[in-house]
Amino acid sequence: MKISTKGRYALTIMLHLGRAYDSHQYISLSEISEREKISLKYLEKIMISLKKADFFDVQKGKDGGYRLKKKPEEITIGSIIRAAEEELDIVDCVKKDGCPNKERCDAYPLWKGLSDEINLYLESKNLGEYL
Amino acid sequence: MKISTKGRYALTIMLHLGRAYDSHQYISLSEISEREKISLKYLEKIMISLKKADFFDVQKGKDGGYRLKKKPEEITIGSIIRAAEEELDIVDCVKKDGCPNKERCDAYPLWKGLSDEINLYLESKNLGEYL
DNA sequence: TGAATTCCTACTAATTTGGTAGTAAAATAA
DNA sequence: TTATTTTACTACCAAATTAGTAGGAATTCA
Repeated sequence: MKISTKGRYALTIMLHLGRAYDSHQYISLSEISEREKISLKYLEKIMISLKKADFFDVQKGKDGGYRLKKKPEEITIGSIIRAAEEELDIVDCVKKDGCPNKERCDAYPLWKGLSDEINLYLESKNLGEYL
Repeated sequence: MKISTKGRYALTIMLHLGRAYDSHQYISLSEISEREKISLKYLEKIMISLKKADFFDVQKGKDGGYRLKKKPEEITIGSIIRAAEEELDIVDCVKKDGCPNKERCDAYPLWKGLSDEINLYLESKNLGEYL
């Protein structure tokens, strides 16, 4: 049971963009790559997932990069991890239609409870708290 | 971020043994295997991990199997998952000596908080609650 | 002695994770 | 227009982890 590097790096990226939010400047992935010693190519890949969540204004070319559309305080950690990990369910059973046997399964309430706990926690935190 | 089948099946095993607790009878893995349609060999493997936690009395041979040493109410879900998954830390950073940079890392409090939340939850639940 | 069971060791297939590589497309500035 | 910087897209690949499988040895009980 692990958050993958994908999820962790996604948060790292978001923290960088969060810190730059007030300046309205674009931050390029190469800048983050250098500062965090994470390969540019891998960051690009993670960005593909993050972009689906529509967090960014994007600017190509010189001095381009990414910029948050919303204030860091308005972006929940849950939305970031969910976008990066694609899936934020601790067991398949709790997914919609994840288990045909929910009603009779003794274990289901446990996994559902844990899943809810995690989601609630991550939803209760926002990016602004960690800058 | 997933609980593996190993962790889930471990709980399944423990639920069976928990239900049999009052009868003091031994339950064999082949019985659980049949009832749950999980391969006997895989259950045996999971059992290797679980046994490290010293949950069971063991009886080989006819009518043998496993039996809980303690009341289901005295066995936390956390102790089960921890034994099965070997590791119950959501990110490596929160492990002892998991990160040399803890103090300066903006993300650390988040992962630590989440990890604590999960552990607290699983430690607060016991096997008896799910029988 | 025979059947049922755990115990032990080793192997393997499938999936996920953690990347890398190359190139196209867009934006900007000279 | 051209060079540079950036994102966007597509494809591939290696390592690690997960999810098993296989075969037999040891133990226990009837």
